[in-house]
Amino acid sequence: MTCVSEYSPQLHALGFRTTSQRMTILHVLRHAGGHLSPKQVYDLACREMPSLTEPTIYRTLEFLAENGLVLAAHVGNGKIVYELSNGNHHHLICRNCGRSLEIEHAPLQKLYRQLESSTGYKLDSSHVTFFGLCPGCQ
Amino acid sequence: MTCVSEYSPQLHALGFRTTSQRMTILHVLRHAGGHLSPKQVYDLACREMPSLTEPTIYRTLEFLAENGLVLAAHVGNGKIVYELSNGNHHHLICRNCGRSLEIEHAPLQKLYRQLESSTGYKLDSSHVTFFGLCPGCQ
DNA sequence: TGAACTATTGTAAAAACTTGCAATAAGGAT
DNA sequence: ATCCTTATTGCAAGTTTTTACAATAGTTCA
Repeated sequence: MTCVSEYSPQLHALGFRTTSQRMTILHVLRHAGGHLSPKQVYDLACREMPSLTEPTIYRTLEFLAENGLVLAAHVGNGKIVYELSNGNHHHLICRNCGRSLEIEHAPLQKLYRQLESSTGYKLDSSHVTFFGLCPGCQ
Repeated sequence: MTCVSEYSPQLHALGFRTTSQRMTILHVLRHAGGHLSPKQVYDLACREMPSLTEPTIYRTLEFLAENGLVLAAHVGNGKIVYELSNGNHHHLICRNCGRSLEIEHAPLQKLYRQLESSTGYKLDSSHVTFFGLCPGCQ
């Protein structure tokens, strides 16, 4: 399945346009697998499409995150990283060594229902980051 | 209780020095009550101490957060805000209007224990941010 | 297919944040 | 009180991120 054939219909269904910039950025994220910082996305995407500019990278990543095509995760000091949103998972990050672990959404489900009923908010099950110390750093 | 008499011993106990820059920044955060962005801290702190510089603000906020005197919270798009760390609470933020709600730590306690035993990590109970839609924006 | 509409991108400049290094000043010892 | 050590700050320059607006290029419709 190519990036275009997969993502173009999703964008179209939401009323947005398919552009080569968006396809390139999605392709880079898919190819990379894990998290990438905006800078990393920029560097990799420029290889495939040298005309890409920084504002486009930032705007597109934010746009894709808002529309659920990618996941924006907070990792450490106010830094934000992006990855393809394949399934719901969360992160647990060691604040000493920075090593991160993925957490399934399932164990959070009960808490989510509880918070939703007590606050009236409808929670995004998209992403939460927990910080702590990994076994090696304790 | 003044800022100096409260925070100076805390810093000293951790082996750090009491400086007027740190006291000014803590004073600003205490006086403000809620979250402040680094820029807001800078603007307010400069009124009390015009010689303060931006690098000092950023470094000091990060330093204070690392040492538990202030809390660094992620609010929205990769932005980080700081507040005095009075008690453990978490945030629930509406991704549409940005309105935030504080959540007690208690309801998360069970989840924390569960995650700690399944991952081996020792979790900071300091801060987690949930995103969702508030009742008004749904 | 071509024209029209407007979402999206590029440009240029500003604002926010970071880094390395030299100067300063807090805290301990004399 | 003064000196010494070194943590902390300021400075200057760099990098990252944002903004406003004009130019471009998807998409729809005739």
